[in-house]
Order: sequence, then structure tokens, then C-alpha cells
Amino acid sequence: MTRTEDPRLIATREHALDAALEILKDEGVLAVTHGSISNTTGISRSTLYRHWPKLEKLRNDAFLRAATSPNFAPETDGPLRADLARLMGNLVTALSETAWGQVAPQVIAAAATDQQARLVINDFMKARIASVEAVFAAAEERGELRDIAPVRQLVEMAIAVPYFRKYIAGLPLDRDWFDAHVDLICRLATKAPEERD
Amino acid sequence: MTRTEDPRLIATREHALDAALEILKDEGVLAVTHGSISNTTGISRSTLYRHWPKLEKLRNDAFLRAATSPNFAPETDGPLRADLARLMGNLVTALSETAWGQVAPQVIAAAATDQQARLVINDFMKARIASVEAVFAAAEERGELRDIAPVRQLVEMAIAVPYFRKYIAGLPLDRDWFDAHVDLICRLATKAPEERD
DNA sequence: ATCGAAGAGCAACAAATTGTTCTATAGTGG
DNA sequence: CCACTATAGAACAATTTGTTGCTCTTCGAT
Repeated sequence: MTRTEDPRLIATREHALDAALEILKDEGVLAVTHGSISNTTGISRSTLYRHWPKLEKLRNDAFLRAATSPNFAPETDGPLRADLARLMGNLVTALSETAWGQVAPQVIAAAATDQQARLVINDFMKARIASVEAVFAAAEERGELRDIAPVRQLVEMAIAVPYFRKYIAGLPLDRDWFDAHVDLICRLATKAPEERD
Repeated sequence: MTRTEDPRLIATREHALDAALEILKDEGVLAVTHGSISNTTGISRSTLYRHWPKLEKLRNDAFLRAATSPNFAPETDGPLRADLARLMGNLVTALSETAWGQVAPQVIAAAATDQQARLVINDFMKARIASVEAVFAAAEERGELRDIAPVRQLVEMAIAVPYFRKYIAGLPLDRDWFDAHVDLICRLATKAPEERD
């Protein structure tokens, strides 16, 4: 068993995956091949085949790289309105500005037939849902919530709408929409001021 | 200008698109090519190239065929709860059982770079949103709604969650979830019984 | 029924891509 | 310094893609 990995191996792999993610963003999954990566990096095709004998594995590694880059922890200082606005703001801007935002639809499509891609996106969404849940959990601790529905259901609503608008309905994620959305979720979840404990 | 289209043209095109949709469902967009359609239909490759010189156009026509098949009108007899449960039930089962349900993620991915695919899905979702809106509009006529948020926002929530669960989060669209979802939307939208006009 | 127009089928072709194998070169770690 | 391993590069067959030229069939108008 090798104690340390050969630095050449690591360098080649990282270099290749950087290029793969770039191609994935710009030209789509189709364009992510041993050939295209070889062209843009100068790494020889035979080397790439040795690293990734299966093209599917190569593409999944590119997906994984896109999914692991954005990772922000929620702040839970309260009140819910402020925490949620901040976290959802991060989530929404990430959809526009990170690699994940550009790559997500391709992973979604791949997930229909590819189990590994399904896992990538499931893990990613689990983490996203957990971060929003943490914000709600803190609000519950503070006694801000009313018992209208399970927290999980509210969280799904909060996250589902921006994804739906951007990728499925093709609607903009503008400020008017964002404010109304966060506002509605908060009004649903929290007690009116006069009924606080 | 030809008054009627040559029946051979129509027959070939329909036959080819049927096969294209089948391939699209089973093997994904990648597999939809002049070659694959020629193999499964017996239509010669050169004929297919004459019908669709651009592969992109061929794939878009396949998308369109998937998107136009499911088309159900809402019933608005009231109360909201019943109408919404029926319509959302149709929408959700369509996601599992129609060609659209299987093809949607591929259209979503294509829409990222392909304007025509974007239009296909936009039109489709507009119709979907309109049908749910019709149900809410009827409820508003009957004085069932309270003024918690614009109808449009509630409708987006209602539709966004099932899409999100199925395609993005990879969660099941089971009966427990469905009942809780429709129930929550209705509770948000409608007045409590004692405050009806 | 006939005839011109147009569609479909067939074969062949160049070009590009994919996956594979081999050898020579160069970097790594002991 | 040496054995080991990664990479580059070239060559190869097989497949796919887009294109062209030709023949045969079908359609619709007269």
C-alpha cells in the first residue's frame, strides 16, 4: 500500500478536473470528454484514460467538484426573519454566481439515469435543507414559531421556489420576488407579535 | 405555395418523432440522433437529414412532443380543497406516468443553453400555472380566500414543491406528502370557517 | 391514364471521435 | 544511484456524423 500519493497523479487529476468543470459550465456535459480535456489542458489522452477509464466516472467527478465548492454555514442569531433572509440570499446568489448554479440542471438531467449523479445532488440538497432547518430550529428554541406545519415542510417550500423559478419555470430571481418570498415564509412560520410567549 | 402537405412527408415526420420521443424517454437526449432514429424506424438517414438538417431542431421537436401530450383542464366546482386536490393529483401523477415526467429533466438541462428548449418548458409551465390559478380564481369568486399573499405566489409554491422533490431533491411524491402539501396550501389560502362572508 | 415534381431509399465518402495499445521519456522515492 | 510509476506521443481499428449523387416510388395536377 502506498503511503503517499505521487504528486504527479494529484497534479494531473486536479488540473484535469479544473478543466472539466470549466467545460461543463461552458459547453455542457456532452462536451466533457477525454478528448476535450486533453485539448484544453495539454494532458495526453492516454493519461486521462488511465485516470478515468470510464467517461461516466469522469463526468461524475466534475459534478462532484461543482457541488462541493459552495458551502456556507447558517447564522442563527435571530430573529428568524433576519437569519432566513441572509441564508436564502446566499442560496439564491449562489444559483446565479457559482459553478453549481450553472451546472445544476445538467446534474439533474444526469440523475435521471445515473445513480452516482443522483447521490451527488441528493447529498448537496440534504446539506442545503439542513442549513435552512438549522435556522428554523434556532427560531423554535427562541419560541418564535407557531405550529402551522412541520418545519421540514416549510423548509422545502422555502428552497423549492427559487429552484423552480430559475430552472423549471424560467422566471427571474429578482429582489421583489425574493422579499415577498422570504416574507411569506416568515409570516407562515412565526407567531404574530402579540401572541409571543 | 403547396396547399396540402405531402402525406409521405407527414407520415415520415410523425413516425420519426414517435421514435425520437421513445428514445428520449429510454436513453436520454444524447441518444436522439439521426442515426438512432434511422435504426429503430427503418427511415433512411439521408431522409432524416433532409427533414432535420440540424440535430438541435430534431431534439427540440422531440421535446415539444413530450410537452404537448399531457393537457388537462381544471375543474372549478369548489370548494378549493377539492378542486386543488384533484388538479394537483393530476399534475403529480403526470410527473410519474407521462412522457413529460420522464423527459422534463432533459428539457431542463437543454434549456440552460438552448433557447428553443427554454421556450418549450416556459410555455408548458405557463399553462400549468394558469390551470392552478384558475382553481384559485374560482375560490376567490366564492369568497373562500383570505388575503395572505398574491394568488400567483401561492400557486408557485403549490407547483414548485412537487417538481423540487422529484427532480432536484430526489424525494418521493407519496400520499402522505401529497396530503400534507395540499392541506397546507389550502390552510394558507382560505379563511377559517368562522370568518367566511 | 399520364407525366412532371418531390420524397424516400441506398451506397459511398471524408472527417472527426473514441477507445486501446505500445514505446520512449521523465519525475519520484528509497 | 536505482527501481518504480506517471506521462507523452504515435499508431490503430471501429464508430459516428454529415454530405452527396443516384435510383426508385409516390403524389397530384392535367
